Amino acid sequence: VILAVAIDTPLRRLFDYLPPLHADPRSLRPGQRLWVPFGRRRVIGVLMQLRERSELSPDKLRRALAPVDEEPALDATLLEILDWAAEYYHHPIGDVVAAALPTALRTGAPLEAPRRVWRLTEEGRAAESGLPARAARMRAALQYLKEHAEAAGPELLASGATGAVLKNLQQRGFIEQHELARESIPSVAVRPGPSLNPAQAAAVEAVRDGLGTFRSLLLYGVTGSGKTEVYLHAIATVLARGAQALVLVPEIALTPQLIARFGDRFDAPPAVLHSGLSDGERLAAWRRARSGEARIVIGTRSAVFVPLAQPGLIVVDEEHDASFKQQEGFRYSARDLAIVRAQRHGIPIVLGSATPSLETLARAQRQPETLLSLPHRAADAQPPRLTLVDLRSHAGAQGIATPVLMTMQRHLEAGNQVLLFLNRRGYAPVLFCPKCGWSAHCPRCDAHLTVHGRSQALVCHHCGAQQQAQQQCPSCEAAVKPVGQGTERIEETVRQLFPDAPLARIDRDSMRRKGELEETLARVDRKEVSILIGTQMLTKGHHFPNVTLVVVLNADQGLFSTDFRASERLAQTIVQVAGRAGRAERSGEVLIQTEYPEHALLKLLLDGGYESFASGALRERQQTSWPPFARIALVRAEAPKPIVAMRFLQAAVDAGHGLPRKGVKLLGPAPAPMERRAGRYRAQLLLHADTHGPLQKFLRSWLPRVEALPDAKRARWSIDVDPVELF
DNA sequence: AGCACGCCGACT
DNA sequence: GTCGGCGTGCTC
Repeated sequence: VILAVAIDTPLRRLFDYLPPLHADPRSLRPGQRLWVPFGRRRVIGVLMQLRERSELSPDKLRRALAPVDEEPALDATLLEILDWAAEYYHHPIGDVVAAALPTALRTGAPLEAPRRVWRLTEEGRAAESGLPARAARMRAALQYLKEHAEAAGPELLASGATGAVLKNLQQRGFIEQHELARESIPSVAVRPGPSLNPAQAAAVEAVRDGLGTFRSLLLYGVTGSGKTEVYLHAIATVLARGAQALVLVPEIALTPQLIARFGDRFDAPPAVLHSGLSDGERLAAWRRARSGEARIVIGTRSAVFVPLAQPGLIVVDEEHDASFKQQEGFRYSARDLAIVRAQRHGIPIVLGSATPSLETLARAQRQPETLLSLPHRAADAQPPRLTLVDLRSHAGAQGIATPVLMTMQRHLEAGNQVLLFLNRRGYAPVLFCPKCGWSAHCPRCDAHLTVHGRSQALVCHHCGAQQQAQQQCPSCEAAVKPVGQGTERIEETVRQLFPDAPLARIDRDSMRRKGELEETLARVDRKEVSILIGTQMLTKGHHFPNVTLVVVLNADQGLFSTDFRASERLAQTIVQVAGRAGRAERSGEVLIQTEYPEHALLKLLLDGGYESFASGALRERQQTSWPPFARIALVRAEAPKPIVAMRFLQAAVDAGHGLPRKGVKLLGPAPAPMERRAGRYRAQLLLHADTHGPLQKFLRSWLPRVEALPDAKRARWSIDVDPVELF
């Protein structure tokens, strides 16, 4: 029997091995971790298939060393999904499987949580003085236990202790061993929540009806309509049936508030998975999900791969959010894979959003029975009024039109809060010489440098390069000046115009420190702030009940972009930021500054809301044959020399001649919209087809040829199926 | 991706 | 005379 093993390497195939000498081959099962020799290394692979024979000549086969565990780490359904994902995204299977395993498990940590752990005793806690002067290892072991509370033997050994050290410490009475009780699956007590309105109740009912079978439901609820309450009620039913719920949320939305909300309702802590965890924390959460001990698993993108003992329901909150798409390496969409996963498990999935992606909306329109609408805000709150402010016909101060300033004044005098949204951090996007026209460019990118800190520093937002800002033009020595507005400059202007209004700025620069965001949001909630200025960061996860005025300072980035998704993103941002305003008794007002008040999509959004915008945008996509009315894939390439990436992609186009390509068009190659980035020259090739079948078929026969091109090794390249950013 | 082998410059 | 630069080749 031959073992086909997935190995963490960029090679697009499985590797065949002979079974380990000291294991019964019949006991081996797909999903199991295996130690295998690979080149001169020994690595952990995952057994994917047991085969009768190998296509490789027997003298090339090596023998697997040993299984790591007795049990498969990944269950059969998960393996199928990983297989499917590797095929669909045309990504090396080893890398895909690696995405489903916590780092610790890829380097040999035990699959199951340890049953016996070491802990400090009372004496151990105060042991420093009672140790020999040179007992560094003992000191380190005690320190480790102080920091981690408890640790299994192998963990302590890995951190530098030895068996003798542990024995010695035990004899001195400083540490002791504890048997952990077998994890029992707790039954979860559910505290009652607020009563549901009819739309919420109907949505919950629809989810409940579908439990136990696959159904993809769109929960389309305006901001403030109580989507989370629907999730909580549906999850309560899932838990009562003894199943688990997996909740996927965007990166920034995974806030302590959300976790607290689940904690308040359910008497069992959810397992939480996000990028900020240490390897140990991640492993612990993963194990709790796999064992079934965690009844609710909340996580960002990569949590879509976490094993579940008894899957019952998947929720994808804010399903339109771009952070569900991985933008490098294995470029999967967690939202799309979540749907595939629900299908394979035979369970329902709820996609929730106030501004659904056009893909999801189109699918729901084809199957109206899967659309669950929450059309009203809770407690009869009025939806905010949206008004355009024409920047061409109003004077203003530094990017804020006079009527906007007056409206701000009015809201502040009434004791309410005002939110200014600008999707551009820094002081000004350009440093410009008014005399000769020079402007500051990044030496390694085709981009302007952004002025930061009044005008102290120039920062490239694309490669991170920083330099001191010039005071004088390097070519004509005239005084240079910052042009345009970023959040820092808006802050400065607003401080001058409203000196008495306490103000907070929320963007990546001002919220560097851990916990700073939470502190600031709490200050806003306590009404210690009356003007809030911020970027994207403000539009996710948090609500501001005392904000009655939202100003979108610049709606125009995105109206005329080359990216066909730009207007969709703009509409989503506007609706999401507008949704922060006005709750319950206060109705909100939203002002949108633009130089293009006649723009068709803006008008649709203003007149008929997101729904009208979406039907207009969908019509446009249909006419121009873009997704969801077509399928696309993007091959990106970059290299230090400008010709290499283009030459590689041209060779790739040539390699496609003569292949079956029913309806598949290759558009390009073309230089990327920003050709040079971080000193590398980038180019791209767009593949377009009406449906995904022919596109997938073409990619399958074409990519092996592309891989074999000589230039494939000289350029760094990748394939992105269903790309969301077109550059 | 690792990790090795393999030929040409500045140094113990 | 060696250490080490990264080109290119391979991994069941």
